[in-house]
Amino acid sequence: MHWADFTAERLRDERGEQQVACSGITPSGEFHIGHLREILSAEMIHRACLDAGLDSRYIFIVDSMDPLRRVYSFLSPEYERYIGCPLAFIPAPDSNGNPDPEAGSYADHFLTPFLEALGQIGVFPEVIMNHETYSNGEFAAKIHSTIEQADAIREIIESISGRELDENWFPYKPLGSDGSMDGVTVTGYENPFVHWTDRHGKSGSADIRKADGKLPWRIDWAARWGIHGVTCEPAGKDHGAAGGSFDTGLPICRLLGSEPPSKMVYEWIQVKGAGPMSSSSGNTIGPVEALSLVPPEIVRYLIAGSKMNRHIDFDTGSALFQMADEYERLVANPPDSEEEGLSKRQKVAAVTNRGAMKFSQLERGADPADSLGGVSFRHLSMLAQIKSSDEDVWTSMRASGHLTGEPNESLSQRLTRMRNWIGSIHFPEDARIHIHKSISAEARAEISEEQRIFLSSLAEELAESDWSEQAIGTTIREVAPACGIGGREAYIALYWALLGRNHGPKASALLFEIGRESVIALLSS
RNA sequence: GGGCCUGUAGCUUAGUCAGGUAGAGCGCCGGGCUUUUAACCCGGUGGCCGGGGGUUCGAAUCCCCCCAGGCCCGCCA
Repeated sequence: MHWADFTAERLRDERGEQQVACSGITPSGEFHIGHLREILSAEMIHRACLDAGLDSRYIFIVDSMDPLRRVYSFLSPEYERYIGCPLAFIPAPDSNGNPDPEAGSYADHFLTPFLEALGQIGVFPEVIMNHETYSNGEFAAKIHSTIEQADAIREIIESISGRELDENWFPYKPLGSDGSMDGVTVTGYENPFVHWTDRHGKSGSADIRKADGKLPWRIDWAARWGIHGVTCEPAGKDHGAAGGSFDTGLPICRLLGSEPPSKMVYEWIQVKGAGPMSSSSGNTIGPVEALSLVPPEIVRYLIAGSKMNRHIDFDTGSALFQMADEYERLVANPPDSEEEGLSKRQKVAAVTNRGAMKFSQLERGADPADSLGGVSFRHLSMLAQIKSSDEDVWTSMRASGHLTGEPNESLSQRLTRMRNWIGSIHFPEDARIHIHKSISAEARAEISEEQRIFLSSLAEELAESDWSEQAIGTTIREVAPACGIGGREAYIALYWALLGRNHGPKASALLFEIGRESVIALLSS
C-alpha cells in the first residue's frame, strides 16, 4: 500500500473521522525544493484521508512570528537592526537586499511566490499566518497554561532534549521596545500581561492575547497542534532526532491539554552530489525555478514515488528523463494488483505504484492518462530541439499521430518547460543534439564506401529537390537504392554524418531544420 | 558522545511494517520492424539481497553483533 493511504488508515484508527494534516515552514528566505517534500507529504496524506472517506483539512502554517535569526548572505547589513524581530513585522528586501518599506512584509515577500509554485503542482492549502493566530488571541489560553506550568515544561525539555535551560528562561518571549525579542527579560506575569525589561533599559507589558511576543519554538509547535487540532504533521528528520522538537512536543502538547499527532519523520531531499539544501547557504534550486523546467506531475511523482524514509536526490539532469520515462510507463500501463499469478510482494508493489500514480496528479481524482499529453518527455525533448517554432512542433506531432487538432494548455506548457530546460545549464549534454559542420574522422571510419557514395549523391540530389520534410525523405529513399544500400544503411550513414552517432531523431526533419546550404556543405565535406 | 536512515543485478531501485520459490526499469548483447522522430516490439545477459550468528519447517524480511556510507542532535524540512 502507498505510504499516504497507509497513513490515512492509521490516522482513522488513532483519531477517527476528523483529520487535520499540517505543514509548517519558516519564511526566512527563498523556499527550496526540500520544502516541497514537507508540503507534498502532508498534502498527499490529506488526499489519502479524503479518498478513505474521512473529513480532512490541509493547513499550512507559516511561521511568520519567528524572528529573523541573523543577516543572511542575501540581505544587506541594514537587517542587523531587525534581528530578533518577527518576520511578519519587518520589511521585505529589495533586489539589493536592502529593506524596502514599500515591499510589504518579509514573510509575505518569500511566501507569495512559493504559494504560486504550490498552485502549479496542484496544492491549495489553507494558509495560516502564525502571527495572526497570536494577534487574534487564539494562542492566549495555551500561553497562560504554559506559563502556569513553566516548571513542568522546563523539566520536559531538559530531560528529553538534554539541554540545560538558562536560569532566566521563561516560556514566553515578549517583544521589546524595538520590536525584537532578543535581550528581553521577563520580570513578571499577571494574566494576560507578561512584564518585561529590554536591553535598552525600557520596560513594558506584553498582552498574551496579542502578537506582543511568542512561545519558544518547541512549545509553539506543541501548542499549535492543540489550537488547530492537528492530527498529522510529517516533520523533517532534524525534528525527528532523539530529543528533538518532536519528542519534547508530544508531552508538552498533552500537558497543555491536547492530543498530539503521532511522530512522523521524512528524509531530506538533496541536490545530487551537493549536500543538503538550505535556505541560507545559497545551495538552492527554488521550487519556482524547478517548476519552470519540470512537469508538475513529475515533481509530485518524485515525492509520491519515494518512501518517506528514503533520501531523494533531486537531479535536474538526465535523471529527469528516467523519472519521466518511469512515470509515463506507469501511467500508460498501470499495474493490476488483481492479475492472476502475482506473488504477494508483486501485488503490494502494484498497489503502491498505483498509489504513487494517483498522488502524482495535479487534481485529486483526475485520470492519470490525461497527464501524458500524447507525447513522451523524451520525444518532446527532441522535437523542441529540432523545431524552433512551437507551431512546427505541433505540425510534426500531428503528422506522427501524437496530436490531433490544437494542443491543450497542459501540452503547451510542457513544451515551454522543455524549452526552458533545454536552454538551462541543467539539460544533459548527451541529450543535446549537436549538428556536425563536417563529417568527422570517427564517422568516416564507421561508414562503408557505398554509404560514403550515398552521402555525396544525396548532397547532389538535395541541391535540386524541393526543400520540405516530405521531399527530403523521398529523396533519401530514392538515392539509397541507387547507391546499392538499403534504407537502414542509408539512415545510419546520415546519422553518423550529422550527429556522429548511428541513430537519431527523424532524419528528414533534422535536415529540413538545418537548411539546404548547411546540409550540402556537410554532406559534401 | 547520543540517535536516525541506508546497504538487493553495472546503475536506479521494488519487495522488509503483516517471513513462504529474488521482481522491475535503465544499461548492455542479439533479433525484428524492408520510410528509424535517441522510437517501437521480441528475446537474452546479469543478484552467496553488506558480513556473521540466532529464531523458524522456511529469513532480503524477525532478533543480536559487526562493517560501510549518508544524515540529525543551536535555527533549519
